[in-house]
Amino acid sequence: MKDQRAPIAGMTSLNVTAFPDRVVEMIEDLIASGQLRGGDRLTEQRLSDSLGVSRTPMREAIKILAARGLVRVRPNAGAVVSLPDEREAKQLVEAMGWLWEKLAPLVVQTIGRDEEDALTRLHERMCELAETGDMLEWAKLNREFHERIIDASGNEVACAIAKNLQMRIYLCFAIGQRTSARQMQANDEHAQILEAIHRRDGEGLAGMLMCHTGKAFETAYETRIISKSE
Amino acid sequence: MKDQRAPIAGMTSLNVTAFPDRVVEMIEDLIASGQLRGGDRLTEQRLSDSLGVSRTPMREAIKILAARGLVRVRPNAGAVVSLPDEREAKQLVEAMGWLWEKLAPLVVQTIGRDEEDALTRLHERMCELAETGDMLEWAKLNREFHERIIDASGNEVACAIAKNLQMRIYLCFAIGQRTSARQMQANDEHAQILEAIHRRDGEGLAGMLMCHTGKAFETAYETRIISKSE
DNA sequence: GGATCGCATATTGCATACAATCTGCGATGG
DNA sequence: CCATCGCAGATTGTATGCAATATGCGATCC
Repeated sequence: MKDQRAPIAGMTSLNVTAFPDRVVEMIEDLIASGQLRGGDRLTEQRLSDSLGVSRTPMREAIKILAARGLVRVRPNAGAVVSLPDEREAKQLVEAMGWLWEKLAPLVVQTIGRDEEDALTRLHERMCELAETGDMLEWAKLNREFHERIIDASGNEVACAIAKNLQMRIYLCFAIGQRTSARQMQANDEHAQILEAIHRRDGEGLAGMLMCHTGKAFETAYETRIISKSE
Repeated sequence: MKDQRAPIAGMTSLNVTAFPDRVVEMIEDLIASGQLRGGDRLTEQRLSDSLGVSRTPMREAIKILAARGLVRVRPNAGAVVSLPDEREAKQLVEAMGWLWEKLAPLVVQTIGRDEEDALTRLHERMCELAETGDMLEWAKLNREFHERIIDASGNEVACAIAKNLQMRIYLCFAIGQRTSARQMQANDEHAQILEAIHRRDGEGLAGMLMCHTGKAFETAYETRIISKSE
């Protein structure tokens, strides 16, 4: 038994994920939780120092993030977290709406009892967190909540697109979510979303989700987080 | 006048595009024209040698292509051009259909006379090429034809998604397009597409475009190009 | 004879080195 | 005083080197 290679077929990618992928995930988490905001500079040296790796895998991670529209690379001038302007924000929301219109009916049609329970548990946990004020953990679960709903649709290609749009939409208002008031309002909206799923009301679900996004934007605008700068 | 920096604002990115981006474009062209097929291996050394650059920018290009779903990177085992299986192909077509349904009405609504003329000229040129048998040039213009229609919708975010889906759909049947017979059939379908645009018939356009994709698949299946292998 | 093992080769993943480019700030000249 | 120039530091873009891992093929064992 001295063969060090994993003999089980499915384990091949238990390679503990390469550095670039881990960096991508980390930065996405930072974006989703609002710790990294649109416009923030991503310096290769700084990132690689803080993660203890060299610039090479870091650059690859940045290219991946750029391909996903989450960072913007200016030739010879470094990368910054994308800051969608008003035009792009509208396009993101419009496209997301088109997708929800198609995905929501699939979600209510194919979601299983287990998934629904998992969502409910997530929701309950988020309600607690809104009370205790753990903004970061709430944001993390918020992302998971929405991604789980997306995943329930079953079309993985469309899921990947939807999750990407969702991330880019976060960039437009993530910081606006970081108040207890907004989190509690969002929790209420989540309750309605869960209800629509429970009623197997696809159209209603799509509507609720878009309304949810709209409310997040309103909050962001009210708190004067969003500017039109580019 | 010895200042070597370009003094004109708009020229800053006339940086003649960095290597990774150029490699990405090149490989996308090869895929769209069927010169690179799903499953083909992309060896870093081979690519960098043939382009006269080092492996570093090549690796970044491959990461970008992987992020776009056009290549698949296996840990420590290199990259291959994606070969969507039947399930993924169906999801790609389904998602593309959803998008066309929304984009087509925008296209017929906002397309200008110039764009329409450009499409007609492209179509005429493609008809000539189908006769002379220049498969590669035809494939290149074919991609441009479809991307121009997509672009006419005006929602750049959705356009980027649609173009990506289109590319990945090419992977499913590109090789099937490389016969004179299929090209002439495709040209006929393009004529109907142009007609729908001319009539400002959004629904009809969406239908024609999806039918067009379906026909391409049928041809690919008939010529036994597509297998269910992964 | 067929399957497995083991090594030589090829390839990937990451680190480092160097060149090219940008940025900020002080010096210079009108 | 303001604009421009020029240099020093910082940052990006590419090349190269080395360790880790996969791959292919012949030898070995049952």
